[in-house]
Amino acid sequence: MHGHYDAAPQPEPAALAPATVQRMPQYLRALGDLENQGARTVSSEVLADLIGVNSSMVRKDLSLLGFTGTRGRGYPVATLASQLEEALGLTQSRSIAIVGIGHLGTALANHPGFITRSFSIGGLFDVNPAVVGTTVAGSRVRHFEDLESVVQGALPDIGVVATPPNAAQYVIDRLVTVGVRSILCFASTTVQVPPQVNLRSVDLSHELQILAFYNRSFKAGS
Amino acid sequence: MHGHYDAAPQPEPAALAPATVQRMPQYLRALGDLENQGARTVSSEVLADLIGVNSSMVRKDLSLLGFTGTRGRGYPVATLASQLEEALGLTQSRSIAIVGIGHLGTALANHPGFITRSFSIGGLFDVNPAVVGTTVAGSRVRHFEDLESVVQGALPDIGVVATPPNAAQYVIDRLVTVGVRSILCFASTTVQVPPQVNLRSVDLSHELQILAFYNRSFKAGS
DNA sequence: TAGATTGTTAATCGATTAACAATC
DNA sequence: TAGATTGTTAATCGATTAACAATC
Repeated sequence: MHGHYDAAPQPEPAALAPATVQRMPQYLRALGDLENQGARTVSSEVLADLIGVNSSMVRKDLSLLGFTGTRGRGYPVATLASQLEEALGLTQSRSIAIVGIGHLGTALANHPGFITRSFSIGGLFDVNPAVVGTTVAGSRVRHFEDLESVVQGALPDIGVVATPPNAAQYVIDRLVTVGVRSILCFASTTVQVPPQVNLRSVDLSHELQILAFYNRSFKAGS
Repeated sequence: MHGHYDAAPQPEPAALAPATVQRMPQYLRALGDLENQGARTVSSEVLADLIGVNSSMVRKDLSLLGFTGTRGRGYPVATLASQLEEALGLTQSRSIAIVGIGHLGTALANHPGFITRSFSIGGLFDVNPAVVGTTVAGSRVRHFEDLESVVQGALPDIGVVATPPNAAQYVIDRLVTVGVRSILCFASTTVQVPPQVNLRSVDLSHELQILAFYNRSFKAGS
């Protein structure tokens, strides 16, 4: 079982805590805002206030990522932003296939954050004959049943699902079958993926419901 | 300080943990799916699998909410769904003002989850002359500078911000000034609100960035 | 009854915060 | 130097899970 040429056990860099990963895009966005305002350095306290956390957490996160500041002075804004982009993997370019070019799919295809140095459109798909063949955000919408031939040789890195709920699981299964390993699903339904696939599910109405919850007392008149 | 007629110290029902509140819309959505499939009862284990958590957590959440099942049998799907709606405050009706009727604002105004028994459009606003005056999702788009007169006497319960980043803080300040107490912001920028205001911020590109992070190794070729 | 599944407690795990010596 | 702020440790807090008696 154990041959001579087995790779040496990798000293795996300890995986980042999920909570830290979730904050990385927030740090990056805040640093962009600071750069626009002309800030050269920022303290953990200011950065913490911007994203609504404790300054200890900022220092801990950045330290865990291997980023350093200067005592008495803070962190260098531009450097830190580059390091975060690198750590997030945004220096690599990813292609995105969007399935379901209704209002939401169209909004996503035109969304500034969806078309950046890091992300580009690698395919738009729908099944509605009125939509297939039209051009959205500079790309022609293809029929989803042509998925295989369209993505052949240029597998999208990320599949975005913006279909009605009842189509979502089918679409996801097809995407997984052609080899997509990361999926972002906006459909309001429960979906399943095999363990090797990364799924993130966003339900826009959930945020509304959570706000409604924290609001109950006002309306209740208490 | 302590008069005879002071209200008796309220035996405040222990506040729900934020983590539990976040899961409530997920339970509700899964129960809807189960109802559509004709299920009458569901075990904590099945419900847990649907939303990707441990069955202990489901039982604990539901127990904390005061909802009960039947040993050996599970929880009643329809009853549980109604109880969750009640607990979330979805039996009250909320009006929503959407500011920024671009692609995203239009998508939100037409989003099924944004127009339900619980939520209705209480105003659409933009500043673009090409958009102001048009009808979107059945409502006429008004100029944001007319906010005060438009919402007079019918204060929206929730303000949704779908403007470009550089307008977001201004829009939020205006919404807060007219009295809006809950805000859902989709603009990709850091924003601040006074403590009495409930703010939730959603950046669609953050989810993409997090997927990119967990994907690094694939592209890196490792 | 036997099997399934709840409701709850105690144990564990992970995330956050306070505190402060180090040092720019 | 004096003041500011990092980097890190230990303490705390909150969330999750395992386990199991209760009971349908």
